[in-house]
Amino acid sequence: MHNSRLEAATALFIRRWGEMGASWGISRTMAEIHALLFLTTEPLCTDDIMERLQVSRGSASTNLRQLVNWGLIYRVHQRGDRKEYFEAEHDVWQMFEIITRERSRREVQPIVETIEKCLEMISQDGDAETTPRAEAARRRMAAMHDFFSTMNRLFNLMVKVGPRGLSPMTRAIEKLQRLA
Amino acid sequence: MHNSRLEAATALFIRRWGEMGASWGISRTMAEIHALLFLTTEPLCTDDIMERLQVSRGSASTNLRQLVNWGLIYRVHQRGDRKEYFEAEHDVWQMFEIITRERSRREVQPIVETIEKCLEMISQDGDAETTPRAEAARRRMAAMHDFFSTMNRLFNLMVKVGPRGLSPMTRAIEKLQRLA
DNA sequence: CAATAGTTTCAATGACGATTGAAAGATTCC
DNA sequence: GGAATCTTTCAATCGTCATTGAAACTATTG
Repeated sequence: MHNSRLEAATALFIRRWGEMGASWGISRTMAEIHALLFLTTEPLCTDDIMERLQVSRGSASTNLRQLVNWGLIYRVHQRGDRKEYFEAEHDVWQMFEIITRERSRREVQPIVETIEKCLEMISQDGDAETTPRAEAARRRMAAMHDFFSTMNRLFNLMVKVGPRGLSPMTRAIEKLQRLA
Repeated sequence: MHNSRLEAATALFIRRWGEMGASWGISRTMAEIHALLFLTTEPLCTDDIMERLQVSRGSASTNLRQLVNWGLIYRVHQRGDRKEYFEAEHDVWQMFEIITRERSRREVQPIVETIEKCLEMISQDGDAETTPRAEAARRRMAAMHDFFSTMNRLFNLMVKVGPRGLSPMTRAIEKLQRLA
């Protein structure tokens, strides 16, 4: 490997991807491993990753497992080799779907359920006089709930139309907007 | 205040909002303060927040400043009172716009710029023979770049149609999808 | 079945960001 | 101006979460 520009570009991308991950609540190393595998054509083994990213075996193992768990990378086996190799999901659209769906399931579902519970709790007071205070809180929680369900529907729609459809669709609506 | 169900619901919502924030890279306390102000009708002062959330004056001050910085809460003044009070942006849609725009500016713009830089770096090798390896990396980075710009356009569109428009629009497209 | 190769686990450690509280800095009031 | 009230700052501390590395575990090989 003597393609130094490619190496430099790869390193730069990996660093930034790691930083972005960190600020979105994903461990820097996990994001870096993901970036490395995303850019690399051939599958890599644990030792490759340890060397390229200078991390311990334990960390590599843990983070790889988590990435497999998310569905963002796959375990692959090389014929005639005992080692396990890893390969990333390379389709950006697929990645988006996976990440959004997982985060939704793990992190927004709980809050949606909580909101529902809260709404029940508040409206049980409704037998008595509803205080303005309670009514205001109820309305805001309801608005939040609506927001999440609209976003959820929109996401499902995006997944359905897919990347091929989304861009033209967006453009079409933009055009309609401009006319209106 | 004797509306115990409302209090319980509020506390529950705040706790969960804080947890969600934490897993999205926002400090738990900052998210909790935001939730408290979101649910409360009248503006609150620093001492109210310290008491309700059991945090120090320093922490309250810092987190409030950050929230003001994000544009998610406003400083308001009560006539005949020297204290500063805080009020949240109560419109959920507006909140979404603010959060998305800020996160985009702070956290996705840098990666987009990095991708552009990387693409340049790689294509400068293009004078020489482009290795398959470099070509694969280039293609993936380009796909990622496309993804971000599509998402950006979609976001602008959503903001333009607004909440009133989005839900019907989504439904309309869903219907078209079902027919196709 | 023992030896070898590879992977996972987990207690200890480390790094980093958040929080605290007291001191310094503003602002308003008389 | 200076006393009173409120806010911000920041060095020290605390808590949390990721990482380390060695030991335990699993799976292949001859």
